[in-house]
Amino acid sequence: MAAVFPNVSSLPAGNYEVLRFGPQSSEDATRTGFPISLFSSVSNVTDVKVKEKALLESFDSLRPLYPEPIMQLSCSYKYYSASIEMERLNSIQGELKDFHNQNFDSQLNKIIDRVEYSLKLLSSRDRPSPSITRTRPVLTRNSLKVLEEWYECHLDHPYPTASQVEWLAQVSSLNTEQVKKWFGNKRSRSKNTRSLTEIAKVKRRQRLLKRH
DNA sequence: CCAAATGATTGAAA
DNA sequence: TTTCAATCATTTGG
Repeated sequence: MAAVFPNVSSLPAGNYEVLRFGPQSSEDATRTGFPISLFSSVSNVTDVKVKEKALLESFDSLRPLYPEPIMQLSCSYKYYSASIEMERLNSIQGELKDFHNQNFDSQLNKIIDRVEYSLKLLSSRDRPSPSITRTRPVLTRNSLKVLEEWYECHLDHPYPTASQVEWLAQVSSLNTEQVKKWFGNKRSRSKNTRSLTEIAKVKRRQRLLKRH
């Protein structure tokens, strides 16, 4: 399998160090490069794009807490994913195309897992250095306008669906976590919440409607 | 300054 | 899992 991706396996070794933070663990047998498993199998990739998006949002939310490590991690990630996409581009011809695509997705997937692992270590690490003070973003007037408007129009059931959250995030240029938090706080503070069973009922109905 | 507002976090419930 | 309520911590208006 490794032979299929000669260029990826010959990526410079030095930078891999930044993928590791926090205590050493048994997993660090792979210290000088990608985990060996990177080349060993083709796992079922659910949806790399979704995973990548979640990862980028993790970067956003952790950046205020750990500016430098996040910078390094996101730069590394961009570098590796760009390398993989280059490889993908170079191999788009031929009947092995699907096979290759799957493998590139699989590599990307594993890199994302690796970076997520680093983020986990980073978060569980002892307090960030005291010089780093947490900040609370102040949402812009425009962002708030979008959210308020949606809320006002759905006072009877202020629970945006996943796709509505996506849309709201786009339009308000926030990330989906921020949108969800805002609605959680908004409902709670304006005492406009529903019982969990009622919420579940509505969701079931929405799922059924979607199917037709 | 201080108190209110508000985004983020947490832990429990279902 | 998602949501809520309580709580924390930062920002802001007075």
